[in-house]
Amino acid sequence: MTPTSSERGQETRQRLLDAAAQLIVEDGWGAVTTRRAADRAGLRPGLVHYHFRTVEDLLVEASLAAARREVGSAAELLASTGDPEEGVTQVLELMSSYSAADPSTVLFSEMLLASTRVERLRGELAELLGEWRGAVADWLASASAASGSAVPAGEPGSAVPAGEPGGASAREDHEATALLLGAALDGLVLHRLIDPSLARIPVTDQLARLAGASRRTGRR
Amino acid sequence: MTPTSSERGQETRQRLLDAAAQLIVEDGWGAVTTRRAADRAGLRPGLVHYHFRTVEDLLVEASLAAARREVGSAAELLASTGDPEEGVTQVLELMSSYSAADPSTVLFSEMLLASTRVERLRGELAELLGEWRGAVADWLASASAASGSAVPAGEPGSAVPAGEPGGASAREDHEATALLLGAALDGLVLHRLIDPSLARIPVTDQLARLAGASRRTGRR
DNA sequence: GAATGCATTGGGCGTACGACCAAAACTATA
DNA sequence: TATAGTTTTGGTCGTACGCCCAATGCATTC
Repeated sequence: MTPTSSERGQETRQRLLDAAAQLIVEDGWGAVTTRRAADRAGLRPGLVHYHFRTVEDLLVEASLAAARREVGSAAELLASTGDPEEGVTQVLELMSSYSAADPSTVLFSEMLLASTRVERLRGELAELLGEWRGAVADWLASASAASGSAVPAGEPGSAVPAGEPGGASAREDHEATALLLGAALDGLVLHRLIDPSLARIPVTDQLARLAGASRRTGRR
Repeated sequence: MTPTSSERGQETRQRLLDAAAQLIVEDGWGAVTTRRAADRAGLRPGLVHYHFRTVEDLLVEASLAAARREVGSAAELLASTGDPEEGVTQVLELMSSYSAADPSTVLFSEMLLASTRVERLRGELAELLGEWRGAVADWLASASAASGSAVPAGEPGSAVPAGEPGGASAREDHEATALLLGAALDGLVLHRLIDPSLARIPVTDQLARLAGASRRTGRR
């Protein structure tokens, strides 16, 4: 089957995106150039500015696509673990196993920093992170509900009791927990990038303390 | 030693370091050049390579100096809070207040990523982070000892995975907690950099949970 | 007052960059 | 087959880069 003209164009475009993603991981966001991206993709430099307006556009598109892929599969996995007791350990194991050797992990870290200087990327990434937090918060809510908690857990999306006298609502707690959980995971990757020996320190217990504690939110 | 001449030289050198630190925060690690650093410092470009072997040397030295300053004062503050009950909230408040508007915070984030590609920086930063973790672990130990309710891993409650034979020591738990605490804080800064509205989500309770201070810590 | 040592200047080298473009090659349609 | 549209080529701008170095200040020491 002979690929049509526009099909080849799409594939060329995709190869540029893949090459850009690779180079971001290997050399850093700021070190990716049109010529290097084209070279990695096995294409001529002029092609970059045919398919993308600027180099920044190429980088933003490449990294966002990868991030969306990652968040999508993570949320999917989260939703698929119905049993909370099993799910907690399983998911936390997965989370704590994020490795510096994992390209998509490194790419995500690069994105995080680059987004502080690229407004469009910042906005889109903020939205993406919001989605992830929402999924995690839902997961926390369903987990705490299924475990027979004393704390009334809100249904995902449904209205939540406005507030308790001395503290936050369960939903608010779950949101904050999800935020800190995400931050901890991203930070953990970064620290392990710097000191690979840290991978030998197990943190599943501490992650569980952070996540599972929503079951005993009230005074003990 | 020649007083005047060498003194001016040292000041010039310092001005280059300061300029480099500023530019790293403003434009990113990879965007700092000899000419821009010299320009910011109000000096001639040639001076950069008089005082520093390469641009990378300048960046590494500038960022490491700032990081050492930061870690030093943080550890100092940690050690000065003897009372655990007061210390927990006080320190956690401080930690959760790290802001995207704080230059040294942004600089630290830039360092973290750059260190994945600059071996010397990576090594020194790993050592520095190790110091910080040690200080935090010590602080956790003294806090839990003073409060009477230690939080040894393997204790009841939380969802403990089947990994640990017999349970880890309290020290190991404190080390892991310190690691995750540091990672969470760095990650939190990054996430707030991307979505400033996250600063409105209080995470002090969750941080306290992570730190094992599940006692009646004051609500935020 | 000459010699010494460090700080600084200003210019120059080769290289790589982002961006751009006209023409060529190719495919799909008429 | 002719035509219209898209993809790819190969090259050229001007700019900025890291790094280098000979010459010049300038204060201290002999």
